[in-house]
Amino acid sequence: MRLSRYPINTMKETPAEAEVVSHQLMLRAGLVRRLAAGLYSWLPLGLRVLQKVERIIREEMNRAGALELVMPVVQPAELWQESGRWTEYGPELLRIKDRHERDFVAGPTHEEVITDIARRELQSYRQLPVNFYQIQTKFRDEVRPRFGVMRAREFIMKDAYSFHLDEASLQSGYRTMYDTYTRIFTRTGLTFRAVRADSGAIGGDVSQEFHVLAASGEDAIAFSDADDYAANLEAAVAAPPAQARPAPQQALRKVPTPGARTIAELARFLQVDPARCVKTLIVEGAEQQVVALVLRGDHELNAPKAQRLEGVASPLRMASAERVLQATGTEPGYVGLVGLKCRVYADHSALALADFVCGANEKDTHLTGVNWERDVTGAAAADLRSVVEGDPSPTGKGRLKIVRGIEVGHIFQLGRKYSEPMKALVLDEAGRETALYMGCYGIGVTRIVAAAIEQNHDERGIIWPAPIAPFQVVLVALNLQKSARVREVSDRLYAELTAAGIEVLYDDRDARPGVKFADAELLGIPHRLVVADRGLDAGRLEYRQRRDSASTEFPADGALAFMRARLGT
RNA sequence: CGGAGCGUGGCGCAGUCUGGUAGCGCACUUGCAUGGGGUGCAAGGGGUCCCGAGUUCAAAUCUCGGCGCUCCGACCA
Repeated sequence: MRLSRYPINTMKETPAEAEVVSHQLMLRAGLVRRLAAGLYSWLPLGLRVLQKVERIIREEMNRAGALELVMPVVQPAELWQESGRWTEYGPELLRIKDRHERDFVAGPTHEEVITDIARRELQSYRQLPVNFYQIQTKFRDEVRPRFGVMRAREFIMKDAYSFHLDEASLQSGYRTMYDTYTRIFTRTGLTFRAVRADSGAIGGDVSQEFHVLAASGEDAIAFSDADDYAANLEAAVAAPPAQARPAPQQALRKVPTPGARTIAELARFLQVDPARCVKTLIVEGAEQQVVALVLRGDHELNAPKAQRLEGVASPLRMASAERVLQATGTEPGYVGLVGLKCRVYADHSALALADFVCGANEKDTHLTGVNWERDVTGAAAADLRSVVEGDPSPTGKGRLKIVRGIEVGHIFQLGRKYSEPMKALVLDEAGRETALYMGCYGIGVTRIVAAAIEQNHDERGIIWPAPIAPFQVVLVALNLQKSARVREVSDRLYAELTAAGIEVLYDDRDARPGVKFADAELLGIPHRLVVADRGLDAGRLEYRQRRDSASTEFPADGALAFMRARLGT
């Protein structure tokens, strides 16, 4: 591609709307343009990256035996009513009416449509297992779209759905997709990690996420330094402490603690370690009563874990100050365990404490020397907290480390969640009707592009991993307007490399060298060739990789062979 | 949905408090010079100052209403 015929519009200044570096660079490099909140156009250069990613996905899905199809973006409401999600999905589901006032949705996902296809097309166990996928636009009416294409309302997703006769087949299909995803993300050249997304079924691979590791990631993931345990922080299991609880030493004592509402204030006031304090959080219960959740002072409540507990409202809601007063007789900040009437869940590590500090259910007052059994009874043990760096791995091997990631893939075993209400049945070997088992597997295609930039950039711009770079080589011709020799050599080189199947972005603009170098680096093309009189005098060209800080020279004659060697083709 | 902020050529901003000819930098066009790291000089083109109503001799500026966008939080994946 000749840059003189390619209307790129690079920007020196960062548009004010862009907060994260991938969004800034995508705008500055002219990959995307915003049309409205969460809606982006992909300009030619950005589309090339997107298509590289899609190609890798397609090749690996096909290799795994999945079958590509395309389903409509606009879907009839009836299907969503049938699955129950017309009412369950909430305002993220964009509902639209056609000219006859009939209800439709702009598809945020396609379980309903694919299940409808499955129940029509699949009649026999002989047709199973089967996996259908598509690469297609989704619409989710996000409350707050942000970070450019990272959390857009309209985005491209690869979604796949597998159908099986039984659970064993589902698990095997799920493992195949796990392996396929691993190959896909490996091939994109990104550093990633597969993590457990759900701890509900112990040891079961019911749902896993694939994260591109980047400091700016929205998710925290925990992994063991000694084995392959890795989980989203939301789902990471905090192992109960190994040591038994020490015997009580101190007597229960009430102490005045004026103004000490937070654990930090309390610890400072009493000169005790926050890890020897206990915090009692009052949350709304599933019915009328509130529920108390007890954590060690230095630990954080994990909402997904808490809202799974019996009797706790889901989604989790903290009780209002009035409700706290009503239930405990005091205000938040002084709530404690002794004499507490409501249902109590205590985190394992809080339960392991002896002689600890907690609120006295009385303003400006706490208790010290509190002990389980002796002073407090009836607390149920639970895993309530988020793990922290250095916690023992729940597998028993190693300690947990925490890094940040961007979720780019998610695989689920759905079981019969859709097939039963939507009556997707086949006949088994014995001629009996049986509901299909189903798995679903998503990849955020547009998000991968942003994640790639988050993970690979420097102060000059993008540094594309080679497999998804829009072009392999940028050919920078210096002063070609004046130098017939430079123009001739560059034109010839461009033609030669292009004919050899190499994707070359040829900067043949009448621009100063500095402009061309700066743009080449902003655009992040992995390999750069420079043609200039200075080198040609010695019969040489110049080569440099995007990550390198210095160039090397090589004989101009052998350019094609030289580049082939660099590209490994 | 709660809180905060911002809407002025394509982009980044000043001007608004204190009403009086719509500006600067980048980008764009043309010319000359320059030609290895966003070059210099000169001449240009391009703006319903988000929209509507009001106040006023006069509104980018003041008042009211609306719309859009961004950030933080909540929510969601």
